Amino acid sequence: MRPQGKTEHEGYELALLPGETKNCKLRTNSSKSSHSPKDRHKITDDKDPVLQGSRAEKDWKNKSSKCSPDVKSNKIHAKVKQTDISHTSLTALKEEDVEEQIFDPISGCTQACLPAENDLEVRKEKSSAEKKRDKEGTVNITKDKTQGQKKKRSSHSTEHNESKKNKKAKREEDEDKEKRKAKGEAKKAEDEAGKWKWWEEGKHADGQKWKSLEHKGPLFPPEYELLPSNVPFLYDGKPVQLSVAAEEVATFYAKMLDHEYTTKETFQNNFFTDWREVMTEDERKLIKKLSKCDFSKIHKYFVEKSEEKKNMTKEEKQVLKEEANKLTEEYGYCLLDGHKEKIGNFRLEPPGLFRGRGEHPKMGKLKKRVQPEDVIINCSQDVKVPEPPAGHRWKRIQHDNTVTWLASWVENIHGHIKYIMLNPSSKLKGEKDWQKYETARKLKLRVDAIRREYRMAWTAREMKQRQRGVALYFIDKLALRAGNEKDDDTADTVGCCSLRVEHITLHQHQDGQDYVVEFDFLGKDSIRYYNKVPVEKQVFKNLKLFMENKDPEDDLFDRISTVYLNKKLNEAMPGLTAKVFRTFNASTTLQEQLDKLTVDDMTVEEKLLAYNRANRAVAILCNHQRAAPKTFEKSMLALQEKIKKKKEEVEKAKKELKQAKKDHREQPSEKSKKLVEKKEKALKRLSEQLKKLKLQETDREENKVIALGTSKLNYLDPRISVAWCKKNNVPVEKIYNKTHRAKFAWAIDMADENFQF
DNA sequence: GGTAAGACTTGGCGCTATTAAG
DNA sequence: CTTAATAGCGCCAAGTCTTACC
Repeated sequence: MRPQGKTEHEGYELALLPGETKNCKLRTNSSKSSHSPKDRHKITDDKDPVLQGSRAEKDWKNKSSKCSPDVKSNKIHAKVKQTDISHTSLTALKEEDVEEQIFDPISGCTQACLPAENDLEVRKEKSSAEKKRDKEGTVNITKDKTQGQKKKRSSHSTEHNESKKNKKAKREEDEDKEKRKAKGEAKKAEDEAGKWKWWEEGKHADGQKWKSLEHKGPLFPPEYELLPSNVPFLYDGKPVQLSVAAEEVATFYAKMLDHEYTTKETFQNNFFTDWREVMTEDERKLIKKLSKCDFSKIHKYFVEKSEEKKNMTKEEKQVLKEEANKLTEEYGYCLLDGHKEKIGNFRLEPPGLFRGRGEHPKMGKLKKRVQPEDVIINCSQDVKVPEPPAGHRWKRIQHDNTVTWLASWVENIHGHIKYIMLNPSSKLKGEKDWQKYETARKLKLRVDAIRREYRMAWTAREMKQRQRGVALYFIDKLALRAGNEKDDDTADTVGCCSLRVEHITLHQHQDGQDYVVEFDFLGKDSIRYYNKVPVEKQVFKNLKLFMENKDPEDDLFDRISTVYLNKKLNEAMPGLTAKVFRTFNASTTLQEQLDKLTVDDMTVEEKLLAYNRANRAVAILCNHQRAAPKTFEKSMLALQEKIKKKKEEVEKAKKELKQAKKDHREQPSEKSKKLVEKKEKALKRLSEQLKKLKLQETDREENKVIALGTSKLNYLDPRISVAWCKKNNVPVEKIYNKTHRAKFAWAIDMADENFQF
């Protein structure tokens, strides 16, 4: 969890001070009540300075048509040609540039990314074969003909390759090494054979996500195990035997005693209220105050239990592992259109206490155990329906192939639906991911025109248009999230459209820059966004206007919503929504930075640092922060110590070299010459080691509060990375681990070194 | 048009397995 | 070999966006 923590974390540079609540206060009723700023401003439309053509308005009309140079933002945007500004509206744009690339309704992507003509034929054949198979009857998990044949074929060719390689290897390598290598490669080939290149096939007809779907249903968490009788719960100092239900909930709290949030009032109140609800009448009568409850014995019991588990022998651990593997094998996969696919989260969420992030009003509430009677199963009609646990039945069984989930249930905290879905390595997820990047690439072709358009909107007559223009500018330039309206019973966080007046401060001049906007708000997951950005004069003026006559807790963009924004974006380019800008800007930044930072003669390590830096630029843009690792200071100190030592060694080597040179000059001989060479080599080696360590230090320091994972996994077109690897002879394993490689298998397979985002 | 429900993506954290260091 | 650091991975919360409904 992020301790309320996160904002108070000492290693967290952007942290708010405990008393500093200006921008993260809980939403008050007034700001969400019927006197919402939106209504208020609708009434005052007649006073709208924009509509009245105020003095300010005239000022702006006279502004020079040249935009101020885009002052150092953390990314470089393509320069927008101001001279091109015409009265193009978003709708006009749509008609104007008739798709540069043709959108393929079947694959959901543009022609440019589709397989070549003859591949299309293959795709058709395959899909008709599939149809045939589906007609033939039920797909059986254990006997899938097609897959069986596929496996056979590839393993045969693998054998062939292997024997060839072995012959060569035998000559060159000693036996032990050779054996190990062969084993490794055989395994690799085996993995390869199991992979299905779905990206070489066609897609289903519109809206259909699958034709057949078979699975075993979700895996339920283990039943509650009673506490041993010698582990008491104490109320007012006296042991009390709780009912099973009450005891279970008590253990949830007891397990968390170490966490700081159990000291929070909201958490305690929510817990206590929900706990009392599961108590028996008698228990409720007795247990009236949380402060009188003593869970320490229970807590101790669980600590000891986990200690015990840690101290198990290797064999015992092995047995446990195998049992877990068996469950994964049984429940972790499904059969989708005849292909075995990994499920993402086949385990139902166990009961416990809800811990939202940030200042969540519902923290501490009881998250109830999910019963089979709560679960809806989704599978195909012609297939064996998963068995509910003995003595139970499912809530419902449905056969809806327009959705991708296998099971769903309603979670009791917010009443939201939760799903069991496939792993990112699956076709269903992969295809969607691919499509996402294709949409972003399409935006690349349109972005100049779209930028021209939203700049035009800055001087529009209508307030709504101006707000749209500025909001879009933030989304594009700063990679802000769209910012949907949120329920009141969640933490108070915002995105672009939900920004409030209190979240920004305007500075006409600051630190030698003009028109600086200071952002300070809590975004998704209550991560603080703090940034000072110079903006264009027109944007600054508009912001001033938007803030006029508003209270701090009023919406900055009171005339627009994410729905409106996305509607407009969709008109400008099919498939375009606010979040596409994040993908587009992230991927564009990566490609630019990689080009800029990578030099041919770099070592692999240097190239990797360059890659990390490019990745980091993106993470900073997207504000992907993390708490500094707990051991950061310590490990940094250790590294610095190492560097110091290495420096000393380098100094010593330098001196020795000097001495050797001097000796050589004074008494030249073959031996002294050799010595000089030797010392030179030693110095070079040490210097390189020092450089490497310093690189490591920089990398780590720069990464202290930046999380690279999210952008790597969700925002960077993997084909950029794959192309970079191929071009620079960096093994793809260096940047993508096994999970990444499984998710991005499509990209690794299809991108060559020439891929351009 | 506005809202709620539904479906799917994005996100940081912390546990666990693996690797490196001692 | 043990211990410490790091990477990998699962978890599940919290977003975005679409669809359904009034």
